Amino acid sequence: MPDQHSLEETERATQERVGRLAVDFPAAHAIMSLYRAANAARSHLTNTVLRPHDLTWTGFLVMWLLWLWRSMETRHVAESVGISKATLTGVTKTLVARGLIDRVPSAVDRRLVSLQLSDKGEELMAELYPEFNRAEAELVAGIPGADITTLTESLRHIVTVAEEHDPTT
Amino acid sequence: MPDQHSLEETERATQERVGRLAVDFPAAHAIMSLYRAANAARSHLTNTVLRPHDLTWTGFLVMWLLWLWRSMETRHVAESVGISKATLTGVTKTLVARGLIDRVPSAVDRRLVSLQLSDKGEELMAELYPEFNRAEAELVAGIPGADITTLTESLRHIVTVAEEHDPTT
DNA sequence: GTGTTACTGTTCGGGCCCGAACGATTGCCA
DNA sequence: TGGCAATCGTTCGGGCCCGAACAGTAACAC
Repeated sequence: MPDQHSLEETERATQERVGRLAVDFPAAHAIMSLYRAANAARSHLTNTVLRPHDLTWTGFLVMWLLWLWRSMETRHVAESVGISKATLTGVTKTLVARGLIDRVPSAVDRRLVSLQLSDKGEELMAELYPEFNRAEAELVAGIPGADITTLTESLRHIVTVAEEHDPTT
Repeated sequence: MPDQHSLEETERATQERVGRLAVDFPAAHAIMSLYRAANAARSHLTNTVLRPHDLTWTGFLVMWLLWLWRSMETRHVAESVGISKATLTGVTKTLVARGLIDRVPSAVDRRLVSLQLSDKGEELMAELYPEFNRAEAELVAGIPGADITTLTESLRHIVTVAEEHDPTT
């Protein structure tokens, strides 16, 4: 129940506010829906799958990457997850403290640090991922297969545009 | 630049990890793309449009709601923005301190508090929204119109499923 | 009237999140 | 070989974010 107001009411109110200015409503609805959907999906997956194991969304994403690729340098982890290196430092600290991952300093370049799952972390992911994927599937069940493909392509396009226009890149 | 690895490599690594178990790859890609796209869009809009005005994403969403509907009770604001009441308390405090919004206690029910924009807040939104909408439009430019509609519908569907399955609702 | 129950917004503790500044390390090149 | 720019991960300060616990208020049964 995100809104008390219908789309039509929102559009009318918006148009009233901006006066004669043109408003791109499809774009506005798409971006707002995007943000709401991501939040709802994250909350749902966190509450139903992750919280029972006392795992954070971001913590899970980090572990998922390490599970797939066995070992990754921290800067690549941060970029893949979509968080800053500063944030990853904190998340890493939490996961290391729980004994789920290990930090492995590079022997050849002393600036670099790699991360990898501990045995305990491996076990947790092997148990958790199938459950997580089932919950993901539930979220998109009901959407026609072709639309899921279109959805994913559109989302990737947005990522591309947002990141190439970003001055920090 | 999100990934060092291609989709195909990721699927192969995932399949190797889960063994003979079935994995819903389209669902996994959709959910991950959803989260990345939302983050990228939020970061982009924050950095290009909001930051110059020293506004937070969440703070902007709150002000946008109040701009449209003139006045809203806090619980409805929190629900519409998709944050908890606890979070809204902090965001409200920040915006009030900057003189952008006002708190208006209800006369009939002393538990309720409404929010509304100050004159300063009205001016800021009138200036900011057209700029914000332009940036939104840029993000979805390049996606065919029909696909934008499909995108928005799919996203709303995900919101519905996620929130109805949520025990907190 | 008076429990009792439900609902409001707030506070608290802890984790995530970022940009900016920083010390350490490396590579390049003059 | 020595200086210098680039890159690494960390730290710092401040804001967002949530669930749980809470005090205040309202509604309702009895």
